Amino acid sequence: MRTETVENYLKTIYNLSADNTAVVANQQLADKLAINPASVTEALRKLHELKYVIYEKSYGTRLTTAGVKMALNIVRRHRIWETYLVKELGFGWDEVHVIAEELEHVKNDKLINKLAEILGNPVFDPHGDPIPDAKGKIQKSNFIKLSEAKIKNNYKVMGVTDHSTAFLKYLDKHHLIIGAGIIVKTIEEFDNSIILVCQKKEVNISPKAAECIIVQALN
Amino acid sequence: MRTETVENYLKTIYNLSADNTAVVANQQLADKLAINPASVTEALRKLHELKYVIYEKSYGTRLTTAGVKMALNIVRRHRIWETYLVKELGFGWDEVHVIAEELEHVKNDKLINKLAEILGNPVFDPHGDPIPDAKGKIQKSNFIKLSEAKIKNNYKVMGVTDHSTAFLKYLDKHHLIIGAGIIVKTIEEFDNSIILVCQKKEVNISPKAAECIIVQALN
DNA sequence: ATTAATTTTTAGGCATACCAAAAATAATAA
DNA sequence: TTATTATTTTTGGTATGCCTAAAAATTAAT
Ligand SMILES: [Mn+2]
Ligand SMILES: [Mn+2]
Ligand SMILES: [Mn+2]
Ligand SMILES: [Mn+2]
Repeated sequence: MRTETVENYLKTIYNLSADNTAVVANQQLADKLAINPASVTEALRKLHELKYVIYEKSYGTRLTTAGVKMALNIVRRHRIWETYLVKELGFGWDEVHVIAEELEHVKNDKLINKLAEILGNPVFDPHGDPIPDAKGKIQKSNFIKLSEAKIKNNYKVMGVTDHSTAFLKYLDKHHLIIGAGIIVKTIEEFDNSIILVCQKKEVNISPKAAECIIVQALN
Repeated sequence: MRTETVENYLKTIYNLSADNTAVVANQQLADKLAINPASVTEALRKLHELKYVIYEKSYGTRLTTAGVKMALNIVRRHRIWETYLVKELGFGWDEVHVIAEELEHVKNDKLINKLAEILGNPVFDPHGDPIPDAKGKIQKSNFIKLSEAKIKNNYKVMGVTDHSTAFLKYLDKHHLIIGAGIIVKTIEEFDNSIILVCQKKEVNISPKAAECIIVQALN
């Protein structure tokens, strides 16, 4: 298998498995990678032979230790590049994901570690995702999705789970950037949309968007 | 054809054709790309269909206008990355070529132009090769190969045509870095090796090495 | 002009990474 | 529990980009 193909599969399995806690379905992979389910089945069989995953027919897939190691490496490269593009090269958080999708495949540890060093070994990327260190160790957190937030509580925006330009530009427009403080005002009974206050302005967030915003409770 | 394949062929054709002044033979491409001649024939036929080259059977290949444009673009990316790696990230001139071979395929004009801007839009890369500007314009020069140098004349090292780590480390050892002043002392009749003075020390250069060092005559 | 050496092309194959359609399984709803 | 729906796997194909071996063409040497 081409290493780029292997890397894309392992990274995606890792991301879909919530840090390897859940089993991943073929369908999820097919959707995320925009690939035919039949092709996914084939690929998983090969990855199983290569000992990167444990793939059980009609049940699901999880990463082996070797698979996790490789996945964390790719995730590190992706997130370091995203951070470098934003912090050192002046790109917006809404435009770096696609570029990092290419840069992440450039395999040179010295390069990535050099970038990390220049950045001061950051622990979170521009979307609030944790960056594994050179050994693969990752920061744990107790963040929740905005969709799980409670009325009248205070929160701080810590990240996003959708990296599309459209979504990030939408957040920018409402000042919902990382670090922003928010208060949940009401949750509409009708459609579960959330009305919150950010920078003294009221914003109406759809349930779909609320699923993609990561926040931390402020005591 | 995969864009990475197209890019590697066009870049190599460009480099072998001495800025598109000469026709390139299949054999040369096969050697440079470490690919079987039969595969080169196939690839050239496809590149001809795609209108990137004019390929005449059993005669040779040259780039079309579209081919030159694309080649210059890749060459620019390669050389900008090499320069960035040396100047901004502290890599040695002997280790950047392999990394740039990967980075050159990341296609994002804004990124390359940003790097170029940070570097002050450099005109030569760490090996003395000219960097095309964003429009593809390239600096002309009157440099010659050290193998063509005349006895007792003064020269300045301006570049190298071999980017291998082994060769560049060998040059470093003898202080034959870019910008170094040299005097050609004698040329051995027996084997055409060149004895020159650099930093007050005598160095014996083999004819093969002299072919790979680019110099400028000092009046 | 022949012969020899080299280069290029053809022909036949192989592995990778996809796809579409049909068959088999599993999950959900009635 | 059966029927319906959704997911997964199988089967049969396609396009790419390589390869080896042998034939053909070109170039160089005698
Ligand atoms: Mn990303
Ligand atoms: Mn990210
Ligand atoms: Mn180079
Ligand atoms: Mn160079």
